[in-house]
Parts: sequence; structure tokens; C-alpha cells
Amino acid sequence: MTAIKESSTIQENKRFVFDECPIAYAMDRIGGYWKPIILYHLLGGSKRYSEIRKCIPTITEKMLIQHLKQLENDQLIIREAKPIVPPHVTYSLTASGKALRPVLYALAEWVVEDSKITAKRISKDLKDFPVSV
Amino acid sequence: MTAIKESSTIQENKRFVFDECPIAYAMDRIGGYWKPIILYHLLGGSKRYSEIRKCIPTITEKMLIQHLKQLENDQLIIREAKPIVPPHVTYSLTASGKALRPVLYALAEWVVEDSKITAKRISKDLKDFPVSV
DNA sequence: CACAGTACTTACTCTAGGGTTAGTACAATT
DNA sequence: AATTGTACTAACCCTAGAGTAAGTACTGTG
Repeated sequence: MTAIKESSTIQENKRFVFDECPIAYAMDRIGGYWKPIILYHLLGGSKRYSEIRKCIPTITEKMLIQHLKQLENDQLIIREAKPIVPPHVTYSLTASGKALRPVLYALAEWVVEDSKITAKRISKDLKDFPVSV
Repeated sequence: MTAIKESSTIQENKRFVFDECPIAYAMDRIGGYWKPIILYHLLGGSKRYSEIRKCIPTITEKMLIQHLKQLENDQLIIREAKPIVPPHVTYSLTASGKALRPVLYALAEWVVEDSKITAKRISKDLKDFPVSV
């Protein structure tokens, strides 16, 4: 944990923005690149640490554990460790975390729909300015 | 624009992850703190630069213009400038941008619902471990 | 006995995102 | 003649987030 700049506008944001713009509040809790990805993979049910890692092969262990800790602190996931060796740790969503399902599904659907729009735009562009092959 | 590290895992992500995890693709396009906030404020219709600034008082001009540029490049918003002085520039959503409405609304709703859950949890905690006032 | 597997931790570096301050062209208003 | 407003741009610096690499404790398996 590093010191946070007092004058940061993002910090100021947190104070007054809650009723002004709910999106800003959301960004404080689930913003960043990896958090929504991790949460998405936990929608299917609780997973072991190593399972999550396999689901997101490009994340480094440092990033994964860092964000799991932050999500736990933020009451979005629950960590359960069996006191055995080798360790057996599972992560699952809290009520807040589960409530994100419609958001993440809407986002996933947007990607599918949007890739169609993009494909259409590209083929239209090609039509307007044909390129020889 | 700065050079992008070739070995970056986020960069690698972009290549293979599209069909594996739609959320990762979404993060590439609308990830970051400010982008969803800007898009949210444009859902109500096109806005002038200065209007957006008033809607998000805590963003700096540099960040605002930077993200507007990126969103324009990413085909999420359209910039229209009238060739007059003083300048008159409006920003509006493209089809892709408009398609984000359900996502952003779901997110806003999550915030409202989640603040209820959080409030309930806090009052329960207070009940379980009463604090003298 | 060496090695794999579990779930991390530590120490280091680097860079992209963010913050601050100042400046631009031009017209209308005061 | 000075100020205001518009929509930016440019120059800096600083830091949180991301990447790399190595190490830990312990056990079960070959």
C-alpha cells in the first residue's frame, strides 16, 4: 500500500460523487483491468486459486493474488482456506459479487453485438473504398 | 502515445482472449476509471465539451480530452465541430456507444442495490458487536 | 532423494495514467 | 483595452499499477 495523494481528483470524487454519478462509485469498487475478469470467472461458482489461474492464463500470480485480496477486502468475494497441507483455498462471490451478474452478462453481450457492428462497419468501409487483393 | 511493451500480459491477452473471455475484450475498449463515466453522461444525448466538463467536475481537462480522443478512435463517440469562433464542439455516442446503455444502467442499478446490502451488513455488524455511543 | 504441486510472498524495475500549470486563437462583451 | 469564454495543447513531474524473477513450507510421488 502506497500513500495516496490528498489532492487527487479521484479521491475527491469518492466523497461527493456517490449520488451524483453511480458509475464513479462502481469504478472505485470494480474498476481496473483484472477485477471484472476475475469476478466474471467466479460467476460459475466457487473456484480454487489454481483453477482461477488456469481460467485467466495471462494474469501473473502477483496480480491475481493482489486483486483477490482487494476484492475480499471490498466484500465482493469470500476466501475459504482448509488448514491442510498442501493448502486448499477456494474463492466464491458474496451477495454483492453475485449481484454483478446482470452487469457482467450485459457487458459480455455487448461485446458479441458490438463485434457484429464492427464487422459490418469494416465490410462497409471495404465496399466504399475497395482494396485490391 | 507511448510505446507498448511487447511482452505485456495485457497485450497478449488481446490476441487470444476474444472468444475465451469477452470481458477482457470489453476492458480493452471501455476499461479505465473515466471512460465509463464519460459514456454514462453521454447516454442522455449529445453534449458540448464544456457541458461534459460540468457533469464531471473532478476530471481534469487533460484527462477529459485524452479520453474523448481515445473513445473517438475506438468508434464509441463522434466528435462534431462547427467551424466558428469561439469553437462549438459536440460529442455523441455511436451505435457501439449507445449499445452500452444496458451495461451502464445495470451497473448503476447494482450500485443502488449494493448500497442497500452494505447498509444492511453494517447495521447487522453493529447489532452483533454493539458499540457504545 | 529429487521433483512436482499448493498458495502464496518478497524484492526489484518500469511505464502508463494521472496531476499541475501554463499557454493558444479569436470574438464578443464590458 | 482588458476580460471572458471556447476547446483545446504542451511541458513538466509523480505514483499506482503492472511485469519479472525468485523464494517459502510442506507433502506426496517416483
